[in-house]
Formats: sequence, C-alpha cells, structure tokens
Amino acid sequence: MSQSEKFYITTPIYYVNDRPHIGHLYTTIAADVLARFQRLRRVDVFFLTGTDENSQKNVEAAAKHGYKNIQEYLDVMAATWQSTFSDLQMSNNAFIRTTEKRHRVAVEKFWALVKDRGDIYLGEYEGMYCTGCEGFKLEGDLVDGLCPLHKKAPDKIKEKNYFFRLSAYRDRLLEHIDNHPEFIQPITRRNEVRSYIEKFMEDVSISRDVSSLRCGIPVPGDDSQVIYVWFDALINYLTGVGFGSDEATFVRYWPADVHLVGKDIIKFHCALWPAMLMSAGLSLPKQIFAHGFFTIDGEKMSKSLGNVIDPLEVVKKYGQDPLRFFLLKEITFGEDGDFSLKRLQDRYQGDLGNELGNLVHRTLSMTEKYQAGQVLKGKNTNEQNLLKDEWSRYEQAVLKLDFGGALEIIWEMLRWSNKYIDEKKPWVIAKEQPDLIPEILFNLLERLRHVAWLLKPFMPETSAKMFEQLGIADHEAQKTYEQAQIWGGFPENATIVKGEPLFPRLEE
RNA sequence: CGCGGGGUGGAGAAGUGGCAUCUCGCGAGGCCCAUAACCUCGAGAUCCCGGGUUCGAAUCCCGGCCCCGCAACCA
Repeated sequence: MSQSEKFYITTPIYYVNDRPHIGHLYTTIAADVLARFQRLRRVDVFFLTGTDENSQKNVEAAAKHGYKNIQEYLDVMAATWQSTFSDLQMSNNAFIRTTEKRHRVAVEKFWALVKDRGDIYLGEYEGMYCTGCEGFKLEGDLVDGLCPLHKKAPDKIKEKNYFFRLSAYRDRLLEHIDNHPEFIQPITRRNEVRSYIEKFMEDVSISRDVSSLRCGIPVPGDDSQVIYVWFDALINYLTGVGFGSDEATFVRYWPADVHLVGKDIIKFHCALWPAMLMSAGLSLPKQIFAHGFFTIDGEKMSKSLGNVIDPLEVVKKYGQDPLRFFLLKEITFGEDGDFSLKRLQDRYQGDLGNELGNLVHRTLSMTEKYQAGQVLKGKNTNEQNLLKDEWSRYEQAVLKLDFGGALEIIWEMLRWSNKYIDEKKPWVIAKEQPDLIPEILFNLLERLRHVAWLLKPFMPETSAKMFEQLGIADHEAQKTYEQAQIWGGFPENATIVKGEPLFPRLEE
C-alpha cells in the first residue's frame, strides 16, 4: 500500500464498428472500480482501455457508413468511444488505438522477437471460403456442405500465411496454469481453457494475404502479408505501457496485474497471448479474469432484436452511479446475468433511494433539528468502535472481484444504521435525555463517513456528494486510506450541509 | 458424443459437503426523524427428475429432462 506498489489493469480493446453499448460499459466500469479501489489504497495504478482498429469489421462498417477514407471513419469512431468513456468518467490513464504509430512500432518489435525465437514459419492455410460471407468456414459451420447463410458451397482456398508455433507451448502453458491457480479466473474458465489447450490447440495463422484484407499492419519484410488482427490486438497491452516507445514506463508497469475480458475471448487471452509472451521472452500477466454476459429481459442482446441498450440513455435518466451500482450488484461478476430496466428502477428506488439516500437524509435532518447542523462528540463517543471487520471483508471481496459481495457489506452497514435509528428513537431521546443525542448522531454520521469511503470506487459521484453533505469533503481529502478506517475520525464541530436527497424519486 | 453456462419460495439471485440465505413482492404489526421512506414478525422451497457415495448432499458421482450462450451484428 505504497507508491512503490503498482497495479496495471486493462480492458479488451473494442471494435469501432459501432457505438459503445451497455456490455462494453460493463467491462469498463468493472475495471474502473478496481482502478479506483487501488488508487484509494495509494497504489500506483495504470488503467488502460482503447480501440481495436485493424479489423476487417471496421473496414466494412466504414464502407457501410459511406466513408471512402477508412482512417477518417476510425478517427470519428475512436473519438466517439473516448468521449463516451470520459462522459461516464472512466478513470483510464490512457486510451490506446491500434492504428497509432507507436503500436505499429511495438508490434514490429514483438514480431521480431518471436521470429528470432524461431516461432514463426511460412505455411499454407487451407480453408473453405464463402464468398457470400467473405470469410472462412469450418466443417462444423456447414450444413450439408453448404454455408447455412448463403446456401452455397464454399470454395476451397489455399493461401500462404505465416504461422505461430503455438502448439510448441502446450506443455509450458498447462504447467503455468496448474502452478498458478489465480492465473485464470473464475475456475470454470480455467477448466475450459485447460481442456482447449490440451485437446484442440494447434498452430495458428497470424497473417493474411494483403489482397483479402484491406487493413492492418504489414508483416515486417513481407508486404504481401498483413498481420492477423488478434496477434496485433493483444500486443496493445504492451504498447499501452510503453513497449517499444517508453522503456521506463514499460518496466514499471508490465506485467499486467489483471486483464479483464469477456468470456468469449478467453482462448485468445489465456492460450495465445501467454504463449506469444513466452516466445517473446516477456513475463506473463498475473491474472486474466473473465466476466459473464447478460441478456436483456431474458433475451440475447442483439441489434436485430433491437434491444441493445445505450448506456448514455440510462445515465441520462438515473445517473452514472445507479448504473454502476446496478451492473455490479445485480449480476454476480464472473457469471452470466440479466439486465432489466424494471429491476434497475426497483433498485434505484429501493437500495439507493430508500436505504441509502433516505438514511443520509434522515440522519442529516436530525442533525439539523437537534443540533443546528453541528456535529458534536458525546462523552462516550470514541470509546465504542461500532465497526467490526467491514473494511477488511470489503477489501477481500474487491480483491477477489466479488463486487456484489463488497456492496453487500456496505448495505449491511446501512441496514444496521436504519435499525439503530429505529431502536434508539432519537425523537424520543431528544425530549427525555437530550444529552444522549450527540453520541447517537455521531455514531450515525461517523458510520456514513465510512460508507462514503467504501463507496468511492463504486459510486464516485455519490461518495463525493456524501462527503459534501456531511461537511467533511476537505477534511477527508487529506486522509490516507489507513487513516480513513479509524473509528471516530469524524471531525468535531463540522457543519453538515443537508442539500437535496441523493436519489430522489423519479416519475415513472 | 463440438465447446460452455444454467435449472434454489410468486419474481430475481446467493450459497457448492453440515440448522436453506438475500432482495423484491405478499400478509400482520410498529414507528413518525426521513424521499408514502424506516423497523419487527409471518406465510411461502419435495434446492429439475431418478439412482449412487457419505454419519450427513442444493452442494460430490452416474444417468435423464429442460432452458440459454458460442459457430451470424454483439462485452
């Protein structure tokens, strides 16, 4: 927990063939929470996200949107993604685009390392190519030997490609996975990857004929070939921290502490990528954590169904914190789940409005009413630490990426407070034993101070508002993570600023 | 036998060898500081089915049934 400790976290880089939807935000928000949590602990964080621009998909999207110049389209879309993330106050330190010069330099450097190792060879890629799909098909894709989409037989095509000797790393990969249980999480993904490596993994083609691909980084020394998108894309994690351009930064942050990915791309991240790194003689990321996918009201999210949710629309109505809260509380991180605006509404009103917002509001109201807004310490105030092990349980949950569990601990604290008010009945005490009021209110306010701290990574706006309303924003900003945890740290004679309820009821 | 996820009170989920948990909803009561918010109590579950292992299974094993992803935009 010092500045010498570092934490490097990444999200996948996203295709820019469309605008960001709620699923992209899910991954990015999770990474943002971890980044903010580590910063809270004063760890030196590097949080990277970005866009994958050397993809045929993007070329097609550019054409569809009427762009003649692909780069122009990529620039517009990359800007859209960046502004969406910044509108949602993602705290990434950098945003990588794979069409940047520095990335090309990094990829070339990486290619050379792998080539020097002897892991790149020229081979022949033989496949069934459907001209309708403009893509290769596998046996299993075909129905009666025909492309199910275009109802015609694919052409057999032979193409010269460069191959990466992936299979040579089978044993080393399995050994690494077995010796590092934390490497692939959750466990179910580890098993999945393990069996893939053991039974199916083969050498992979890592280039394409330039004539069939109108984008990408040329193979060094062979302009007739373009580097395959995944081989190029994975290297972004190196480029982002300076590989090939800023050695000091690279040495500082690599290897990554966590690659956050969706469950669809684990094979690339857990097999291909580590093997590439082994080949290049670089160290492996410490962990790859795969989250699940969610459906929308029980149905798969898809453009054709028209149920794709624009995060900006949700944020416009509820604010970004409720969205963050919902995604991380409602859906167990690492498993599949379901997103529903109805349940988002329920949680907004229940968990946020009633349990949290109303608690803050009623506590502040009583402080105003009984103590003219002043925070006082009662005689016994500091002698009873009313916290147990919330901070350490919370910390352990976040480190396991059990976001729901971490939030649950905070909500236990809120329920404790609501119950405490009910049992203590300050409105009675105020009349009968007014000298006991300061202690009761202090216990409530102090607990809210802790809650505001714990909410910081999850709901940064709400946390900031709470500190403001409690009248301790400046005071708390001076504290270290360790100081914040000490019971009784609420400054005496602070003046609360009641303000508006945190999560006002919304018209349906 | 392509790969994977899942089936837990009315709804949504957690739990993955030891008294079945949480949220919402429902019923009854309490409270009046508060955003008709808060607190308490209650009803409601053959933990998909059938075998097995075990002192003990929602949890492990075997066999079924059913749902859902991936192979087509899509984290």
